[in-house]
Amino acid sequence: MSGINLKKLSQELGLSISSVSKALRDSYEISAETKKRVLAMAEKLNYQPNPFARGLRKNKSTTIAVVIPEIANNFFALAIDGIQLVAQKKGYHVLTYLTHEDFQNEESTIKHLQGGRVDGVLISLCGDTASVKHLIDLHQTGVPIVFFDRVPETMECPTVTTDDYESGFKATEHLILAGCKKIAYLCVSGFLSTTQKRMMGYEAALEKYKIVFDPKMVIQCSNDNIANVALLRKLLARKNRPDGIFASVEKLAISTYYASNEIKLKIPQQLKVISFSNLRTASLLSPSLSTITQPAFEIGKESAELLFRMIEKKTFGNRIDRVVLKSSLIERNSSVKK
Amino acid sequence: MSGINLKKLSQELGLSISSVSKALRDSYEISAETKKRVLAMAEKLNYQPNPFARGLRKNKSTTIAVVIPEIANNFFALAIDGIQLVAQKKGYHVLTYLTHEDFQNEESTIKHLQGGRVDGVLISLCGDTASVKHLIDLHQTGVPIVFFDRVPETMECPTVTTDDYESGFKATEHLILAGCKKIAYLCVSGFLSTTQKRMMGYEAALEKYKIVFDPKMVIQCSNDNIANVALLRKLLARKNRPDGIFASVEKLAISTYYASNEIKLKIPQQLKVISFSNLRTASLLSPSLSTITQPAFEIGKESAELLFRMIEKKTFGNRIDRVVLKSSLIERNSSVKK
DNA sequence: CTGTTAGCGCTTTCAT
DNA sequence: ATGAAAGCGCTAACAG
Repeated sequence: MSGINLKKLSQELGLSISSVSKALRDSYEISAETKKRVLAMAEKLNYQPNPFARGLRKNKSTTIAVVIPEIANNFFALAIDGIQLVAQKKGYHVLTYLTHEDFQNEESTIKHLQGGRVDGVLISLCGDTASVKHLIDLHQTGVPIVFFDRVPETMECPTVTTDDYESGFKATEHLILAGCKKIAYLCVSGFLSTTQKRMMGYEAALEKYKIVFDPKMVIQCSNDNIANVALLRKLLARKNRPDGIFASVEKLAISTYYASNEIKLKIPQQLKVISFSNLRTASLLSPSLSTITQPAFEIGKESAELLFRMIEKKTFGNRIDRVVLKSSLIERNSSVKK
Repeated sequence: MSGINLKKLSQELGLSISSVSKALRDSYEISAETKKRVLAMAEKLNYQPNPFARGLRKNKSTTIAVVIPEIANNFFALAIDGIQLVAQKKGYHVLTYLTHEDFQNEESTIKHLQGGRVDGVLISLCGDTASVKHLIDLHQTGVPIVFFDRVPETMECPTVTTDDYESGFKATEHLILAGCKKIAYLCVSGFLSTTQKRMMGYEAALEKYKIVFDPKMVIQCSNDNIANVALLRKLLARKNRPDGIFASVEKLAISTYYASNEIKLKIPQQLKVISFSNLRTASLLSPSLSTITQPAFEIGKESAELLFRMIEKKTFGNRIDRVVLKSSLIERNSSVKK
């Protein structure tokens, strides 16, 4: 591409290709004098090594892949930010793939990674990932994998998550202490590890405060926002409607906001809401929304650091690291607090 | 890496390497029978071609780079979404790089792209990019470049932008019609094409309504949010304070919101605000904020399509395409509207 | 229709 | 301290 390669460089310098290569890699076999000349010429001609040739030869890509369900979502955007920071420091390149919560996409993406395109993979599973066979296959070809946030239950791989159980508990308790008696739990996918753990925390909090768990208060939503709003409108319009909402993802809180608006239900007077959210602009959200905020940037950073440790030590996830970070509850409105 | 390559495949099948290669690429030279056998075996052994070998041989990476200032920002996240959509459809991989509004970063990133790692580059310049020499160098090595949103003035390359002048005009007019007499324009970097064009629209609107342009009402902010809030607090506390704010980027509207809050200035009663914003959750923003929303997803899509057209036709941006999309003004509060 | 061969640009022994 | 040569896995010209 660039047209300027080792061959041209060496011709220009009157040296052999291998000497130039060694000089550029600061080999002890090359005299200081020659090194200086080579470096100067490389700089002058703006030489950049061909990454494909190097990758082929060294069987190394200096590239990692990040596979996430979506990007127009502050959590994942911040996580990528953390990942990029670490990758850049290590001199690695980052390939980004979006699955759009579609298992087929996830599967084919992972398959394409099999040829040695990347030295490691960071992934957060999509909502309907039922099997992890594709990931096991990839892993067996020797590619280290770190899961973050949405992790599989059935694979012995390093993971970086937050305290989903605890924060589910705290969120629910927060609503109970604010006076709620009937708290609905909104989730998108029953498969997700996060969904499940948050729900366990929800159930535990109900139990602690002697509130009977009602399966009808667990609302399984979809990725279709319009359908979700309709579903929630029905939920909130019924006689025995909830007085508290715990949204396990941000967009469900937003759909709740829309649905309440449509049927003139006042937040927080008639309905209290708490939600997972990583909007930097959370303070501009309807002030009645309290939020659970995950350390998204740190999750990205930790995951990437873990992955690079595996890449460098060539341990392909045999060692099971499980990093768990803490979320924080941010109260937006004192009237919600007891 | 994967361990399974053409050599192994061909041994398994009792064929030559090149026949297997041709069969996999559906060459007319290979019998249907053989093709079927090869395909079956490739499937069975989970063969994936080595991208580095192929890239080296064909001098093609099937990869593009996206270089953006930041990602935890809905505009760029949505743009990436659009880019990924197109890239995925074309079977391309996407390398993402963040400059964090730092010119040094941008420069070294572009330099690293010189070795043939990518077949094309999509870039939105960082705030302090004064020179585009690094981009001209890259371009001259034959890598097509498309600029989106933040584009250089001095380079003959395809660009995809929005109607910054018009939307700057409309935003300002919106405030004027809402009764504002002293409108401040908030921007981050004077170098940016977007900043400049929006400001030209701002000035034109003032002129149309016979409001004298006051240079002191152009507030140059930084990337430091805390410093910005302090700066705005001072602006809003002074006697001759503005009664309208036009924020050329979302985060400055947020800083305005904080600053007003601190000095108990009521929005929109005492201060009307309009801002560029691409938050999906904009309706949850303080309802007094009207916004100008760019078609971020479409910008990404258009840019990528333009780039792929160049890659496929091997025109390296000699042809000058300038796509301009339309932003939309979304009024959040009728009290702001006249 | 199938096989042989050269070579993409680089690193890495092994000679000199 | 420098150079010659092999080879990473693949494709494409050329032979058969």
